[in-house]
Amino acid sequence: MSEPVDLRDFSQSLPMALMRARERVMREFRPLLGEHDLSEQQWRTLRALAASDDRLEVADLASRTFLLGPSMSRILSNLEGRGLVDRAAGADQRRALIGLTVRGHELVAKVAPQSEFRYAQITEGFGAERLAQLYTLLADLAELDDGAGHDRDGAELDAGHGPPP
Amino acid sequence: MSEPVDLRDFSQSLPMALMRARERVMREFRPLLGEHDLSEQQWRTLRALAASDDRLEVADLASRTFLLGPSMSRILSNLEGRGLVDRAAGADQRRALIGLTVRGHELVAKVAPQSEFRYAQITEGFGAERLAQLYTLLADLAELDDGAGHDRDGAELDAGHGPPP
DNA sequence: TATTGTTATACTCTATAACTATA
DNA sequence: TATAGTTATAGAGTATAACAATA
Repeated sequence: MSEPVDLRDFSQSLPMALMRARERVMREFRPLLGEHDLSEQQWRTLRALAASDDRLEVADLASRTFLLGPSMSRILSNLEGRGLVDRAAGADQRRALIGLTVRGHELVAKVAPQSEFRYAQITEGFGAERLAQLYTLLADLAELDDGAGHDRDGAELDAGHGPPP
Repeated sequence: MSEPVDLRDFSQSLPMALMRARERVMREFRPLLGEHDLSEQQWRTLRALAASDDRLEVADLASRTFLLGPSMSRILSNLEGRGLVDRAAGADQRRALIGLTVRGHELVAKVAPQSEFRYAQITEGFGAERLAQLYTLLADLAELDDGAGHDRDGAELDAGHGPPP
């Protein structure tokens, strides 16, 4: 039916391999997040806030979580509506300073250990050394130099959906 | 502002590391696919068909590309509308047998070498040995045994979006 | 006039369920 | 009655542009 085409097999597709590995990992965490009605992006936002000593501006938060402004806006208004984050005004009235509320801290404190437990299970099943090795390779790959300058500088990373315009 | 929470730093978030690596790789391929108005999913479908000697049923194609039935349905009607794939009827009239058209073959033959070129650039920048090592680790991680049975057996892998119901 | 953030819009994709048609 | 595939629907995300408020 089809002429032989010189293209690596699916198993040797790097994006696919990365996608499958990520899905395997997320399968470990998704039920936990689902229990608390948190999307991955919402959880990333809460984590970034929990990891910071200070309140963070929206743009700063967006770049730390690899989300775009509009997505972050919606996520924050959702989290704010649920009483998990709040806003404080700084000297510059345009800048909103986002922080976790007490409830937000409590939620992170509740989810984090369970998340660590799942993570430990993965580490146990996979091997700590090999996991460390994987981290190194992934970080190096992510920071591979571009030949040219990137088009999608501040773009979000979750998608992998449509092609660029 | 926030009490110290015992949660690994973002740099040690495995899903995030996988996501960033995937995005780096896709940044290499997306412009190429974009030139031909192909989404990643459409390209995966064309690749799967090109890699197969025979026509494939829709369900088979969906499982090979890690897409769900409804997504595959829409992708196929799009690709069919563009004259890249066609359908043949088998003995069982319910089963549609999908194959590449001549145009579909031509498109794959045109895109594939460019795709290989991008891939070669990544290999060069990253190192062939380390890439092979990465493949091994990713495959092992993807096939890590579940403690329990999976919930999301035939689920799509692209998303990483919302939590399950 | 430039910058921060929000809102509006369009599009794509995931996911489940309902439906059609064959078997 | 069961199976293959499509269509319907709901929901969330990405991405860009337009907008408001502040500087």
